[in-house]
Amino acid sequence: MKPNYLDELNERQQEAVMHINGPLMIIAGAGSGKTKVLTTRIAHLMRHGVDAFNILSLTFTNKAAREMKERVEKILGGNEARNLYIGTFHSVFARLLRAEAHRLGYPNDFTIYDTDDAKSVLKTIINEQNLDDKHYKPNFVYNRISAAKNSLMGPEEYQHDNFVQQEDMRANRPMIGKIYDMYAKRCFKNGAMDFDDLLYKMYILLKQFPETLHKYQHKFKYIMIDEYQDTNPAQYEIIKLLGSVHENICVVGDDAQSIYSFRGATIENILQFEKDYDDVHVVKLEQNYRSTKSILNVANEVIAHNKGQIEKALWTNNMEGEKIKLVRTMTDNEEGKYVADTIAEQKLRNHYDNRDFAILYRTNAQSRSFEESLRRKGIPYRIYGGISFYQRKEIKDFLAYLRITINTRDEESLKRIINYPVRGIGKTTIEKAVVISNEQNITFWEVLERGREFGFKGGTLEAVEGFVTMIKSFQAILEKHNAYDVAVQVGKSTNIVKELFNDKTTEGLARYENIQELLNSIKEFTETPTEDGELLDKSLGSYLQQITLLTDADQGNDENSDVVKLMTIHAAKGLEFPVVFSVGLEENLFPSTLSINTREELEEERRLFYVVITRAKARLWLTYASSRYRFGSLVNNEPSRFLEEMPEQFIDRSYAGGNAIRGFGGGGGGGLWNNGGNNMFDRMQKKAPAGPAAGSSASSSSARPAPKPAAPVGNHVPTPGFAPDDPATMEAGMEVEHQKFGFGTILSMEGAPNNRIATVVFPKGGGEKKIMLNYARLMIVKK
DNA sequence: TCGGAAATGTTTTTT
DNA sequence: ACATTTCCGA
Repeated sequence: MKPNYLDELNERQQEAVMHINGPLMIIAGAGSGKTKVLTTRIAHLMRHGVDAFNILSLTFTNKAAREMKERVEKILGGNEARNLYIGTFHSVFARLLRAEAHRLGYPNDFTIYDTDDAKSVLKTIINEQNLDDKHYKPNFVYNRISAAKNSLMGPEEYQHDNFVQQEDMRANRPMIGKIYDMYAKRCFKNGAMDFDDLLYKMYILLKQFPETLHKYQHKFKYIMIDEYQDTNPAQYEIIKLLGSVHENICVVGDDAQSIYSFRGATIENILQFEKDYDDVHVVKLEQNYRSTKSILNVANEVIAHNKGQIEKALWTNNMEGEKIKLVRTMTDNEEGKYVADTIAEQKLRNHYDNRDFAILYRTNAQSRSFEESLRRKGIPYRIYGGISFYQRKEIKDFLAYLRITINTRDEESLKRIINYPVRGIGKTTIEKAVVISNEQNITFWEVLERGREFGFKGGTLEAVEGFVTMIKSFQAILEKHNAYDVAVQVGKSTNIVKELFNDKTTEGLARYENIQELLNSIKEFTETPTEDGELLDKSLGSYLQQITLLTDADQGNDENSDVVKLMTIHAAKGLEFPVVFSVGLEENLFPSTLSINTREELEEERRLFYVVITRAKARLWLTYASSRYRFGSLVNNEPSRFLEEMPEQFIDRSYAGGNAIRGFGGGGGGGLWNNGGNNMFDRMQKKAPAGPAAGSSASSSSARPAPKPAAPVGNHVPTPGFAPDDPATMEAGMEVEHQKFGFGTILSMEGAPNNRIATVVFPKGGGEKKIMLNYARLMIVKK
């Protein structure tokens, strides 16, 4: 008898699920039920006697891991699922390293440096070496080092690799190898690993300690890897090591969705898999359950423009559905407004909830115009990605205290907080301590500890000793208290909480709230039973271990809240939405200017386009703007070349003013200023722009003389903190403020609920005016 | 040694 | 446009 969980699967899917032993490769097209197959397969393994403790399942995002865990639990019932090892590469390896780091000479409570920490260390080193940080940009150097680690190349090898050295010589940056070496040593001294180290050191560990390798080879008898097309060489080698005994490796991937080569991922891994093992069983999932025929046809046609793919034909039984809507607007702001308006309209017309919509873009910077327009229309939304909560300054400062409490070697954190809040340990003192630390080859912390010995005097000595005593007092309670208790103590002793509380500025208030939110999240951590099997550890060390690996998308697990979602296409991989707006489809933006120089780069951009199309279940809008602000000046862009690659019969251009493609950009361009006029005017008043910052577009026009504002407007200066209120809340009789017309009183209201019109009298702003509340910004002054 | 003004850089994409 | 860094005067 077949277990009933198989009933919901098609034949191919069943085939994949029921393959238990030996290497398995699943080529899973977009929307083909990949996650379902993976989760069912885990359940199936367990039904066939595989112990949960022996299963390792790796994903790329925390979200994917969480979802997988939940779905397995649902199928299995009970709580066996909590013994599974399911997580991202980084989080699983961090956990393993936490148990084994001492073998590599790291403290087991090593600190994890995020990208900002790492760049900051690099910058310090570059300056110490008297190198020009304009030439040796920390960002550039970081990427270089990251690429090296992802291909398992250590500092020694880097400096002796001919090819790499030639590359650096050609780029006129011969010192990168040296910087890499110093960086690695500094991180080691600090007891810290960066993101790439979590992979690289894991590999080193397995390679250098055969008994450790052996241990994990026998622990993880069954290994599954999601998004295999996005693995890099380091991940690939680790998997190969771990899986080499039992060879029960199941990889799932789709070469058409490989979008992380910038992070060292290589499609080769998926092609290589069949060669690495004998008797690889290959299953192709080609039926798409997600999208309409229209959407899928467009996607298939687009991806066909790439050459060299694993052969597969994605098809669907779903209905044909609506055509894909192609929309052009004049500016990025209009694009934002169009999308917000359309969401409002679709909610009414097709009874969608907010949660059914996603706005997906190429770069995080594009979110602004959508935020604004959604806010103006009173549509709740949430932005995923961008500046993470944990990257905010006040959060990093607070976390630095926690980190230094756990790991005093962490110089990066120490420098952050040694004089925050101000305690009279200035630059001079810090520099002196750095010098001593280098001379004596001891840690920065140790210099502080032995301050008297090293000749600190008077107020400085007092301050240093006070600081050391305080940190030690935190360490003293570590043993007996959980992460939250320690954090509260830190907040109190450092005075940070009180100080922020007393700061009554808007930013101060926000910072105070953020700290409170951080404390809440720590509390939540200590109170939620961890499902990570053996790790029921609520200590501060345990908390810090996971925190750095969380991204903004993992904050607030309000998966069910009814909001429109905004995120980059990268972040949307693996997700699906009833209605998708793929925005900013313009040359130089998507595809990005930086990715059109080689065929490989362009093809990756095209795969990205494929990914965004296939996120949509029912309806898909593609939008682009003729001109948008970039670096503060307006630039014109042509429609994305990808738009020309779509089959005409599934496209509806009627929204785009008829001839959407190639219909603008050349000629006079006078009309483009209608929207940007005032802004531009302001700029010119201050100072003429230095020059055409973005020389990309032929019709880039920053040199144009400032046009006069189209119509005279009131010279009202909005009150500080002006923020428009929701039109729905406005009533006759209220006093309101308009950004240009000043203060006024609402005389009457009219119009449909979603398109209300107010008649307002502005004593100083030209008398009585009719204001369409969806388009104007009014703030309620008095009800 | 500090705070505020001016100059300068930043934009792919993420764990 | 915005954030961060640098510069400058007190």
